[in-house]
This record gives sequence, structure tokens and C-alpha cells, in this order.
Amino acid sequence: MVIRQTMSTEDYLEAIALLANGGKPVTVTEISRFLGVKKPSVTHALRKLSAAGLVKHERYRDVTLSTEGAQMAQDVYRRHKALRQFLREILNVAPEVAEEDACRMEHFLSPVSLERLAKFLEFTLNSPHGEPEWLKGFSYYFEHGKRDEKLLARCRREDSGKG
Amino acid sequence: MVIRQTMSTEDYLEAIALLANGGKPVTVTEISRFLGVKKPSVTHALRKLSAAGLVKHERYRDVTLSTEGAQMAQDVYRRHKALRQFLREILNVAPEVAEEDACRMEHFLSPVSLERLAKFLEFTLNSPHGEPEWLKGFSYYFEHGKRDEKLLARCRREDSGKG
DNA sequence: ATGGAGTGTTAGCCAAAGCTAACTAATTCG
DNA sequence: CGAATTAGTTAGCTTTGGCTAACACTCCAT
Repeated sequence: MVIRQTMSTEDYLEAIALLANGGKPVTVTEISRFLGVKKPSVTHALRKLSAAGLVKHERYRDVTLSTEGAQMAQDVYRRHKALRQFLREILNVAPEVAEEDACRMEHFLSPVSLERLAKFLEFTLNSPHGEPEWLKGFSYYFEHGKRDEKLLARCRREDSGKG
Repeated sequence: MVIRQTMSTEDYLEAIALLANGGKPVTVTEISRFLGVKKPSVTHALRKLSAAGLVKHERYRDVTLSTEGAQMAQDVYRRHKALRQFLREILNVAPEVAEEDACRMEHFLSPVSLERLAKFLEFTLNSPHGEPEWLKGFSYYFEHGKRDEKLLARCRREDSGKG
């Protein structure tokens, strides 16, 4: 798949939001370090974001998000978190890989799908009796390449009980 | 989120593969129509793909995929299908939305995550007793905003039976 | 208060992927 | 067969987002 070497507006907003959460004022240098991009690229991006009203930035000064900018950043980050959590906690993908995939996919999840994914995670991970059986079943299936006989047996008992 | 107005190499490969499956020879015009891009853009892209050895194309002639090109196209399409199926059949997202989201995300799913997602779908959708209970439970949860009392009650019985 | 280190900006370049306009090749049909 | 239509290409421009080199501003430490 594709290695992205170009940042989008959303990446800048997300980065600024994350850095701002660190408490310290957000600087061009830090954004540059965070995104792995040179400082002129950041300045360039900030001009656009500023023109779009997403960011407040006076020359040589710190950067802050506008209300809309913060909103957008939060939306991106929500998608990021949902995707990462799905990859890690449902699919059991390694944390670093989950993070990378989430970073790249976060820009492309529609609001509808996000809503459903979030609900799905909520439903699954806040299950009232701890990790659901089926999720354990999936771990088994993934590791052994077949379904867990014990669980299957139990299902069969339930099926016959119902019929 | 982002509206992509620029196609990647992978989009062209996938399009060519899909059109080739239609049986008819693949032309610049068709690729152009399929991707919603002007013909010079296709010619341009084909030059690159051809240089990269992913596509066979002589001037004014039809287009075919090379072995590696076909391989890459298949990889993209596999990601596409897995994502679409997850969105549709697990999250119950509307088909058109699922298709669009899959189209945009397909380029960014790592091999590891794809493998796990595919297994997850296999595990869930080939369940030996039809649609799993938990998936029905999630539908209920999504529509009603709370868990299905009947299922919860049954779980409680099982819990006490185990303890 | 000022000079230098470090931070930020500007100017100007490159590459990718689009586009339109204008051209050339291929094909079809009278 | 040859002209007209369709298909494909080329040239050249635009935008976007990088980059480097060089310049400008800040601010701390002397």
C-alpha cells in the first residue's frame, strides 16, 4: 500500500491539537518535528490554515487553533482513536502498526461509518461481563486457524435447547 | 473528512483490473470514464505505470496489466473488499457509503491488518450457526441505544451456571 | 543594550496529478 | 478509397505540498 509523504490540512490540525494538549505553546519547530516536515513547509501550511480561519497565527508567534480548527482537529482525532482501537483491541494488531494504519486511514472514514464503528467498540469493549466470548473465540480462531471446539460444543447445546 | 480529487497508482491498477474482468479490451477512454478523470490524465498515468513495469501499453493501443501489475491490483482489491464487507455486514453501513469509504481507505491498510480483518470477517460471517448472536445484539444496541435485555438475561444465566 | 543562537519566513525550485487546447492516429462508413 | 468521427497523445499550464538557501526576527546572556 501507499506510503504517504505529503501531509494534509487535517494532519496539521491534529498535530497542533495534540501539541497544544501538552500545555506548552505550539511552535513551528515543534509542528515540524512532530510531522517530520521542514519548517518552511509548516509556515506554508499555516498560511493556508490561517486563511481558512482554522488557525490563529501572527508572524513569528505561537500557533493556536480557532474554534472551527479545534472542532476539525477533534473530528480527525476521534476517527483516529476509533480506528486505532478497533485495530488493536478487536483485531489485536500490534500497537505500532495500529497507530500507523489509523494515521493513514483517519482522513477517510465518513461520519456515518465513524458513528457505527464507535458504537461497535462501545458495545464490544464495555460488555457488562468483561471480554465477550466471541472475541475470545476470534483470538482462538486467528491463532489456531480453526474454531474452538469447546465454544462450538456449547453453542450446539444452546441450539438444541432452543429448537 | 477529505474528498480525494487525485488518483493514485493503485486506483489506476484497480480500475484496469476491474475493466479487464469485463472481458472487453481496456481503453484509455474507459479508464477515464471509470475514474472520472480526463483522458490526458490517463495517458499520463499510463506512462508512469508502464515505466514502472506494472502495465503494458503501446501508443494508441489497448492496456493490459503486467504480472506484477495484476498482483498489485489484486492486493488493492482485496483490501477494498475486506473494508467494504466489514462496513456493510458488520457495521451495517449503507452500501454506497461503504463503497466510498472502502475506495478511500483501501490504500492504507497494512498487510498485517488486512490479514486480521479478513480472518475476522471469515470468523464472523461463516459462523456455523448463521449470524452470531453478538452481531444481532449489536444491531439491537445500535438501533435502541441499549443492550437487549433478553440477551443480557441469558448471559447472566450462563455466568451463574459457570460460577 | 546588544550580539548571537535559535526560530520563523521568504523566495524560488521540484514533482505529482490534474486540466484544456490542439494535434495525430485509427477506424468506420458512404 | 478516402473523409469524417472517434480515440489517444502532446504541450503547456495550474495547484498542492514538499524542499533548500538565504534572510529576518526574538530574546537571552553577557
